[in-house]
Amino acid sequence: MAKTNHTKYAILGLLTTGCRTGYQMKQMMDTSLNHFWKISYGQIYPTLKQIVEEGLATVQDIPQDGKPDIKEYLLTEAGEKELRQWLSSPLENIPVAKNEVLLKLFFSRHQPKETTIEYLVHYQEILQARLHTYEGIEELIQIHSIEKADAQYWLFTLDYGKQITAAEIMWCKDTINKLS
Amino acid sequence: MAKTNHTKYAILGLLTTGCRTGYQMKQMMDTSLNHFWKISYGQIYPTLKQIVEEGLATVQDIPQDGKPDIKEYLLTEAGEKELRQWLSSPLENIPVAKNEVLLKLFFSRHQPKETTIEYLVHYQEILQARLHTYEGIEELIQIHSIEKADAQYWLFTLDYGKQITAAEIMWCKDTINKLS
DNA sequence: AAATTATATATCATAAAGATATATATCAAG
DNA sequence: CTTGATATATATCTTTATGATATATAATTT
Repeated sequence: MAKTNHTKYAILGLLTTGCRTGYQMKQMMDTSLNHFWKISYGQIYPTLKQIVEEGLATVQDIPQDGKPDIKEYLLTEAGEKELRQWLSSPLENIPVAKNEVLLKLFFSRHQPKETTIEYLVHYQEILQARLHTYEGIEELIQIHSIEKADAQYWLFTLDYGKQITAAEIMWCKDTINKLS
Repeated sequence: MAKTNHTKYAILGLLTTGCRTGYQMKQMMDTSLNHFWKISYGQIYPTLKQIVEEGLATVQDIPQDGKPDIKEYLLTEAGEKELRQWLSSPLENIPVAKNEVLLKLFFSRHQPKETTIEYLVHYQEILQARLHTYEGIEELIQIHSIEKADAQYWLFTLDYGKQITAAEIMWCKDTINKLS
């Protein structure tokens, strides 16, 4: 995985949403962006350091009683500019989304049909649960950020999640039928 | 990315489809599985070595005139068993599919609506092209492997690609409309 | 009172992506 | 007919990402 480095831009973006610590960014990612992105601490902390070095954000150490200092990050002018530049940069590659279910299905002639049907049913359940989660996030956004200019765009991404997941569920049903 | 190692199973699977060299596997992946998986030489060759060490495949060196030897791999009984075991193992995680378009959209209040619309239009074009590619692959499968037991499953995965891509295109249209 | 969860930063090992190196044969274009 | 591009084939390198774990304490739950 050479070259990409979307992490940097993800973090610059998160800095515009009120997140000020690495921990908050991870939380935000896992609650509100988890339908299309993820990030690990192993990326967050080194990238934050790098971002400060590049002058795209500033840090302030806030000592805590006993606990490790909170490092509060704030986006600079340069950081905002960098974010905007990335936003308007053209989409290059669009890599395929790897899908373990399809990888297994591709080789499924090597197992009984029943087993294949079973795991498609299981997959469908997972997707259904995911759909519910998305509805939960939707409420969260609508409650917490009615005033935010972000809300419209956040809801667009959720819409994507909902529509695509619904399509996946339909495909599951189709395929189970064809196998039965 | 600790833990997963789907690469090993992808390769075991490819060995059941007539692929005998690393090069052929890469080709197969890039033509017939590229709508849901990808693999690099940096994964293929070390994994092939490992698979042989584990007794899941055998190698035979076929000397070429001047060119590097062809290493022909064949699945063993143990390899087939390992593949079947993986096929029937439960789906655990199902990681999110990371989507750069959505990441940008999430932060798009920081740019003019026109720019956002532009890249959604561009994305839609990419998806449309992808849909055509899938139809091409479909033909390829139908021509080359009418007799193969694999064909049915391969077409299921393509169906997935087609249905999900169609849903994505619809979402693009929707979202462009909402922004206009 | 004990156990778990939340807050907070940081690093490590493993896996994957993408690029590049090496070498030659074949095919197409000028 | 020769130059350039593409196809065949293996292999390795660096960068990036993932998931796990380490550390330390407060707050909350059992």
